[in-house]
Amino acid sequence: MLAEERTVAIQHRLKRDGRVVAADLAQEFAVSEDTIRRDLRDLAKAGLCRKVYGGALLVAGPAPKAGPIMQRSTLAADDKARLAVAAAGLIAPGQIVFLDAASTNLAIAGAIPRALPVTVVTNTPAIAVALSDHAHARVILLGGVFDAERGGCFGGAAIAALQQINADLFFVGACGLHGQIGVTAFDPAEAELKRAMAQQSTRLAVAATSDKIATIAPFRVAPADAVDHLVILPDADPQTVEMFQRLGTNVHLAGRPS
Amino acid sequence: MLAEERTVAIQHRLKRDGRVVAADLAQEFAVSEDTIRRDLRDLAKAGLCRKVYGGALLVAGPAPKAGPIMQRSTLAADDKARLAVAAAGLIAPGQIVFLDAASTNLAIAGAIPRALPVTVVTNTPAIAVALSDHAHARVILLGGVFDAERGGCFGGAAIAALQQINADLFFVGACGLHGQIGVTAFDPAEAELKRAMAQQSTRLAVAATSDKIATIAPFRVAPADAVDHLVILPDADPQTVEMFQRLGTNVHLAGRPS
DNA sequence: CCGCTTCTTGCACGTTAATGCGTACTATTC
DNA sequence: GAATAGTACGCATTAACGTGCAAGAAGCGG
Repeated sequence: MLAEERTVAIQHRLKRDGRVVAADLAQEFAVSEDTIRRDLRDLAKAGLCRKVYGGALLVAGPAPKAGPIMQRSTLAADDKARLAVAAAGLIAPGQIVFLDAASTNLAIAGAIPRALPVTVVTNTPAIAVALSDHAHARVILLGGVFDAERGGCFGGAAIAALQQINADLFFVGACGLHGQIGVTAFDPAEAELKRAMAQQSTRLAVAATSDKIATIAPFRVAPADAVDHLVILPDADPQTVEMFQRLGTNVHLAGRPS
Repeated sequence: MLAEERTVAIQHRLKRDGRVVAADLAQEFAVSEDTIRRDLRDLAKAGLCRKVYGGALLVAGPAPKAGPIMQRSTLAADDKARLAVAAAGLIAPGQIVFLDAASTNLAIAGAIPRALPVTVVTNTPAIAVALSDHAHARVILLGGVFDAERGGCFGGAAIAALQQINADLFFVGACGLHGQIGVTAFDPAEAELKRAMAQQSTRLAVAATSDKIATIAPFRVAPADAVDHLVILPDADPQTVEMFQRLGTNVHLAGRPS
């Protein structure tokens, strides 16, 4: 692994979780803690994080003053943006990602790092527009009759088109998320498309704002144990979170910069 | 293996993985690491990657300069808006309208009266987004691989989908418009889609800003006598306009409001 | 066909970056 | 105020780097 690559990964991690632990990083990247500390020290010197005893935290304040151009700062302004940055951190280079119609998914698209090569398959024109200026993002748009209410295309054509694609990761825009019932949606057509996407994807991720958690919508999309990754905010219902953890879901807490 | 061939392969790999390791490349292409380093150095000098210790990383996109469509559409905002209003006036209630990818067409979509019931078929996600809040506009989106440069989808899937539809009116986004040559486009894929749309539409309309008039782009879309309606600004080249009038085209002059 | 140039490649060299370890220091905890 | 965990510093080692140079291949003119 390249050194620079590692520091990028650490920044990614920082944005995703809001904090990093030196010892964990050392084990994960198979380097000594010294090296990690050096990385963190450099990042802190560049104003990209705040070094603390045992690790580092996401810098809270305004944009780092040093950066002249400072690429679009994905500094998480509000909850949804933080969630989106954390969720985007799950995407590995070169992966194929499904993003269905949801405001959270639009935020995730906006949080994809500009240097990350990725193929995004979506039924949401707004996501395609949001990714127009990502030089390394390829976008495949699922067409059909556009549902202005939900902001996406849900026809049979969209489903038929996506069934030709095998994705690595599907961020399902959840209308409801419950520890026993699983992922649910408000609309039958929406639910059908989500189910099709889930079937064509290796992994399933849910990035849920706290108001969605522990709620149930009428139409089932996927059972709780099908959720591979769950990205949540600190104030998410702990009981639901625990339930998912017991099912083997990887839970990611979108960090709050203090 | 030729040198240039190798550098192309390296770029390919960069784009795919977001990073390359010099040692791996050296082994894969059976050359010394020195040679790989030289390649990477040249690529970096050309701005195609970022050289780091041990390899190279994909460079982040150059600038967040908003989508190309947006950029173009802000140029002559007033003129374009007047043109769009006049063009939108050609749409009768209940009609089915093709709008392909063009900044003028985006403006036309925005100029469609909210009370007008219409079905818009487009390959441009930005148009779908613009029409989201039109309660009486039904939008059918043509999907496929999204071309960020042009802001639309141009694949065979888009053409196949639109060929199932018979429209009343097609606003062709013209890259060039000439009294003898007719409508032309800059891109072959773009031209092919435009031709397919023209074939599926009863009438063909061109709303052209004055800089497009009396110019020719490389790829032919439709002959001049196929244009049923021409919407222009007052300062359009009078010779070209007259030529179209002689061919039976209805010429509409976008009124100057003030 | 022969010399010439140009380009690419690999190798040898000294230089620099990155890492891990030992040691001494400092923060945190109880 | 120890005990513990984390940190800073210096140093040695390794890997990667840049440069200069020479060998070989391809192109060119005579």
